[in-house]
Amino acid sequence: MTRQRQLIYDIIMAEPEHRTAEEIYDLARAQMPSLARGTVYRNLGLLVGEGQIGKLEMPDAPARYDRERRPHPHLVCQKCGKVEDLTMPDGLLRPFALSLGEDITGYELKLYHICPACRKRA
Amino acid sequence: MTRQRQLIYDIIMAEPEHRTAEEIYDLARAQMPSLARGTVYRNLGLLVGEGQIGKLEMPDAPARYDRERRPHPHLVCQKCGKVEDLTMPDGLLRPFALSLGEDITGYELKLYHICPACRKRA
DNA sequence: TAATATTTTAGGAATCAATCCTAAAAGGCG
DNA sequence: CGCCTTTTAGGATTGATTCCTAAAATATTA
Repeated sequence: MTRQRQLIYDIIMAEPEHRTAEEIYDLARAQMPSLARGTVYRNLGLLVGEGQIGKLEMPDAPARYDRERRPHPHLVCQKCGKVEDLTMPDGLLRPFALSLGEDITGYELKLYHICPACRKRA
Repeated sequence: MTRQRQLIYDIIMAEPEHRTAEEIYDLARAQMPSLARGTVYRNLGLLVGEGQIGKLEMPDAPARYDRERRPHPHLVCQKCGKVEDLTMPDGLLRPFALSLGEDITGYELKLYHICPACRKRA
């Protein structure tokens, strides 16, 4: 764990926000101005690969990173892109696993809404 | 509906494949060699906007387009990216709608697996 | 149907997230 | 401390997608 990797990791762990690489880069540079953008991307990739953090691909927007590594559904605001974690009810995907022969290796479930802040603003 | 838009639309409707913009561009150019890449992207965007086709954002890969416009889950091969449509069991997302106050505007559910072709190849 | 106004296209430049490259800097270790 | 390996900074590059502009197609009008 290098200093830069630790810093990136700490930023993700500090809050439940699901930040983009660019946001993490900005936050990290506030503390380590020499940090390179490529270093952020590479370390995020490594952390994801090790399963220490989660990666969330977003439609028409940069990916976001998640301190919660267990798979779970997300609630996404269609206006501002803000993401919240949801908990998966037990056995929800069971019908699929049954009909597909149990060979599901993973899932991704996003629910879209307009968050209260954006609804107020409209 | 211009000739180029009709061609793009026909290619998507012709088969259940979920093709990328680039694949559609290649197929279309076989019939209309002057067709520009930008025209494909713009018309795909328009068709999606009108709800005539669906768009499927893929992790770390170009988006794919879907002739089935009603929302439905997808089964995605993690190796080759091939996509199949699934049917959503009635009321599957009900628990979320209940706990979130029914204000869900859409969803996206992807199940990942390794398709038979890729499994054989391995 | 010819003239004019509007929309769409072709072609290529530009954008933007993300990856890759290379020499320099940091770490690890005996 | 010196040698070896790994990681970084910084910038170039890629790849999907969008944007720009003049020309072409289409629609509208008289």
